[in-house]
Amino acid sequence: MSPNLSVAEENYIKSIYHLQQDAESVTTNALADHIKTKPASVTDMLKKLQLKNLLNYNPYKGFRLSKEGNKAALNIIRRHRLWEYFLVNQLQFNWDEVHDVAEQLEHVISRKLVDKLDAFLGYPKFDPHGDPIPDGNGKINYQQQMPLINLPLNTAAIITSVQNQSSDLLAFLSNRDMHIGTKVEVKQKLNFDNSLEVKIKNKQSFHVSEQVANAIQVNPL
Amino acid sequence: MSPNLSVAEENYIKSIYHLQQDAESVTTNALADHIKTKPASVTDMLKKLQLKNLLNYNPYKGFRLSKEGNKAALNIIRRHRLWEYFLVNQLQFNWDEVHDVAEQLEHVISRKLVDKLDAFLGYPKFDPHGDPIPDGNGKINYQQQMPLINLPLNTAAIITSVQNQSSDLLAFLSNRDMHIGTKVEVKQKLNFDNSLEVKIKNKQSFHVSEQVANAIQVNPL
DNA sequence: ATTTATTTTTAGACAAACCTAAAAAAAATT
DNA sequence: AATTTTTTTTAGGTTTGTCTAAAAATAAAT
Repeated sequence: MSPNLSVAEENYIKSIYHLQQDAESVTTNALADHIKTKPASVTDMLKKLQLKNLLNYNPYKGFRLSKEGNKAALNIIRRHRLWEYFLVNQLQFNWDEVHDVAEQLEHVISRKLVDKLDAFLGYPKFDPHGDPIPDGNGKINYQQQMPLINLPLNTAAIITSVQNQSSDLLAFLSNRDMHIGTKVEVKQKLNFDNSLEVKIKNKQSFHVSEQVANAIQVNPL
Repeated sequence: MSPNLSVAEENYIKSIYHLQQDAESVTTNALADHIKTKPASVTDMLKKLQLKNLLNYNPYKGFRLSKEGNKAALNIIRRHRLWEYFLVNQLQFNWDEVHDVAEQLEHVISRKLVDKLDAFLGYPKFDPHGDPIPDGNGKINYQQQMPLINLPLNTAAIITSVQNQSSDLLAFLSNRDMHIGTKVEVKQKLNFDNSLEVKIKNKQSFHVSEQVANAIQVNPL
């Protein structure tokens, strides 16, 4: 059923999965960019994945993961997020330090390992960045959430996730005491650069750029 | 200082380390056998490791790890054994199930990960098979031990390690209640096949083949 | 001390995953 | 609708780590 995948193949599948979340179909250049390789290399790999029935590929038109490819992606994401949870909650890593290590750990292939890790961690539902962890059958529960930048003014909301793995950004958020679960409110929207004036708890309000406000996902109370 | 090593290179280094424990120098064929590859492939890799100053290589004569190669090996072994300890003591794997997974985990490269794992586990000194875990500086403390087959008759001894990762053998030992720390005594040596009659605790004595008796290491009380 | 057998190395190929440069297809512009 | 630009694919090369077959070196046996 599930064929053995190389690390390279897994990385392609994972990237395609993420890219196709916000688009009908994925393009060669977008994937090349995302995976930091050249378009020609992407084309090579697309053919390979197509041949393995992991991809629906229309030359020159774009591509999406097949049903089977999707399942494979969710498996990789499951491993990645469980390891991130382990690193933060057991090994005391900061949430801005875990991404690169989890990128390696996710390629360790053992169903038993993943299931036992899951049990050991107490079947967590979300990783340290607030992203949902797929279960052993590839079922994933997306949260209802919106980017902070779309939150109406003076409306209390809870930070549910951060859609950016940059350790600089994550450290910046920690520094401002913005974590998953933190209550926020937007006090002001500055139109010339789309930045926000944000307030949490009883602290003084502070400034947040458009990029950051796009990465922070919230759920209004 | 320490160059980045591929998984293949790490596997060669680890195998050479183990082979040179019981020999002056290692031969191409022995390594090819151990690593399940062909002698020609070994020769190729030897040249590469020599070039990276990890190996002292005399064509046609044999080879040993250099000082730097040894350090690299101990690092790999440290990672392998810490993960084995984690799998058994945290994730509840049996000692006969951990080898293959640890073979994958040992190639995850992050100094911080290894050190935090070590701390999380409480700086264990021995892995589940009784082998010593090198510290962060590559220092390793070998135990005083001898193969069970050399233990004099009717002399109580403690099992200190098992020098064989075969899951069949390990499951066999578990089944006979022979674990690290178990007290054993040899009741009889059968000369026609070098097998032993062994007794533990107040259980009935049982039979152990030459191969098994060679793998079990003990320390007389 | 030759000859024979074994071990090791060299030579040349192959697959995976990448690359650059050129060609082909699709999209955008005039 | 024809031309230009952009995107994508093809063609051919490189590196890593493997292989087989043949050659060279060493070891063993007569």
